[in-house]
Amino acid sequence: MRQRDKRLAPAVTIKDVAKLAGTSIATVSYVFSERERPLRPELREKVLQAAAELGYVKNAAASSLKGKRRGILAVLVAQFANTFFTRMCVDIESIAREQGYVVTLCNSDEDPAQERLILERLIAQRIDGCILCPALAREENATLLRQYQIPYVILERAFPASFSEHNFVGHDNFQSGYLATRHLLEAGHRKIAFSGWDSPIPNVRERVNGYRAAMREYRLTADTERVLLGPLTEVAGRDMGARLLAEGVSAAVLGQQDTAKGTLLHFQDHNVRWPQDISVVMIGTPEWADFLRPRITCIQRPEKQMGREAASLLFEVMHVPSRPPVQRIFPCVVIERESVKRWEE
Amino acid sequence: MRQRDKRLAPAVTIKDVAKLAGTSIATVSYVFSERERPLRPELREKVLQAAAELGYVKNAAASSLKGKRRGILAVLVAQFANTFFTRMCVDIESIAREQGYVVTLCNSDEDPAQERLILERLIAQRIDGCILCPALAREENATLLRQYQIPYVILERAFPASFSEHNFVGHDNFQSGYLATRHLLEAGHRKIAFSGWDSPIPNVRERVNGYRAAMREYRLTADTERVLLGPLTEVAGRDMGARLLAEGVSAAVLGQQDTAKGTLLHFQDHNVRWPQDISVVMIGTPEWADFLRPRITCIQRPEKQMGREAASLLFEVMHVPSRPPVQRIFPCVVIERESVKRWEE
DNA sequence: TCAACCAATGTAAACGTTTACATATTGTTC
DNA sequence: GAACAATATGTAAACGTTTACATTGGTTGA
Repeated sequence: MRQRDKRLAPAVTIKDVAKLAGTSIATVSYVFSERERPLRPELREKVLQAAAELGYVKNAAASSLKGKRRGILAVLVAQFANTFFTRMCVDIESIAREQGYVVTLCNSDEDPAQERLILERLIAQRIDGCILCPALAREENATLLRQYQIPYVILERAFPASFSEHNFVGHDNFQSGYLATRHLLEAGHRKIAFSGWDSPIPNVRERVNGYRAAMREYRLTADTERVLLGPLTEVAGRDMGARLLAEGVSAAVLGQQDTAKGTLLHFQDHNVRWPQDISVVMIGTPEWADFLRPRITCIQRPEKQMGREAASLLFEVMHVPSRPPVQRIFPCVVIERESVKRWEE
Repeated sequence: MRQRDKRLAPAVTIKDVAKLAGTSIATVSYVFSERERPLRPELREKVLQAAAELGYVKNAAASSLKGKRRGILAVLVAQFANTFFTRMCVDIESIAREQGYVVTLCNSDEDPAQERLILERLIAQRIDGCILCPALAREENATLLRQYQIPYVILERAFPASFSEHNFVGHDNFQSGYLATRHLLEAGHRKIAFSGWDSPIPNVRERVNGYRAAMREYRLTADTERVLLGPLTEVAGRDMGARLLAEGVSAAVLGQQDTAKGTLLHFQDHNVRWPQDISVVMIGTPEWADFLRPRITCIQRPEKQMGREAASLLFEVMHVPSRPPVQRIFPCVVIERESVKRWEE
């Protein structure tokens, strides 16, 4: 076991093992490959022992050259310091590991140019599959994967114009906006605002649509709608908090958790209390919400389930590449807490 | 550009490009490799054009077989849904990307067996280098990397028994405990407790040592020390909160951010106010701390800087593998806020 | 005019596997 | 003991690159 301690010793190959075990390289290869082949148990034993003695580890790169399987899956997310994404990734990685893959998790940081560069590198690595949360939901990069016939699943961010052409796993953004708004309406609120990220990705727009649909059901139309959107920063969130108060609404849907953070900090710093001064429902369940008192009513997205589903869909696609694309949309649930009070006009 | 849309077309190789450009494969290879070779500009142009037309992407696996560079670096952390780790990773990834590498980020989930499995897979992939935050700080797995001569850097979690044998980047745990405690002592506190994770990794123990050293400087000795350690869960943290109060101390060092979360939640839920009822200093700067009011005085660790340093140290080791190991320890700073009040006996 | 050289390109042998195919060894059956 | 199957193992040609080396022309200088 100590052999490989010699500095700069070249890596142990199948040939070294074959020589030590006194067999051919084919035998060694078969011992370490999936494909079964009749083999005298004692010979297999001898090979295994020689390999152990030399510290042989099969070279996955060489192996993928002739064989087809590369042993690498990629997950490319838009922001990986964001717990919403990492929660999905944890299970993706462990499922992939169980299936014998290494997963390379990459971060485009919401930059389509970085995303493209990363995808090109991943294609160069001949990855077996990819789960992609597209930065700013730009489709061209997903097309790259299709062009190079790499099985892929789009996660969380859809391309509305070509929705049914890609394998997709996500949650129901429309429903999350709808549920949040209806929850407030049912509590008697009528002056309800919606705040969120003014982004090129369709998620928040879908939530706004859900908000509008709920408002319409209560015969509240465009002139009573108040939709505040802004950039994805804490300051912008704080600013929305101020605008929310200026609007004089009795309730608000905080439609995106990162901007919601700024909004709630603004409330906290200006002694705006919920639900006394304003009722709020937030879409998302960030870790910091644990500290809010009273606790905030949230719309919870099934992150872990989405991650698992993305992984298993990817494996399906890898097995049957010709399979027509499917879209799997997960519902959200309302976690009711103490940030909404009944409103009697 | 459309050519590769044909389903199941085999991947484009250097040969296809050579044929279309009417040259030899060597010429194509040189066009796409680092090594310069005199080449008629028009020929280079023809090759580039043929490659673009076919959508050629160099197969990194094949390339690494003869050449030496694999193009993959690995980062293996112990918990990747933890922002402390992801903050370090963001910069590691972008630095590695600038240098032309793909980073595969893996998660051992504090399980040495998973860690070993992952490392074996990474070794099989013949990664060019690895940054490792050892799960539970078990050394055998790091030894694997050395055995296979993969340049590596240990990040954040040290092996005390063989500290100087590994390349290491981390922060000064002793100092963080010391600074936090001294800050409280300087504010007049004498009955000071320390709470944290009772872990097999030496980080928290070092912080306890820092706490003790500061206490000794003020002639407070073992009989006045109160060190509470527990498992890494929210419940355990809450429990420590209760024990802290039972101890009747005037101040506490919350020595580990995950257990601190439970402790602070306990305080919040039982109307224990800081700094009125108890002064606290926390080691760490989790995102949720932004919501605490009054704001908590923290010991900040330079996560981003540590990430960058780990990356650049890794590149140094990759360039000069024979280089004697170095250890780079970053100091922490006190971020003073409103959770400590002066204590007059 | 020709040796000597240089610039530009091609040839072919690696790299470490996989796997179709060939061969050797054994056991059955008549 | 010949014929035939299994069963067990080896041979060698891929896979898509890199790169040492060989080759081809064309300049140059004497």
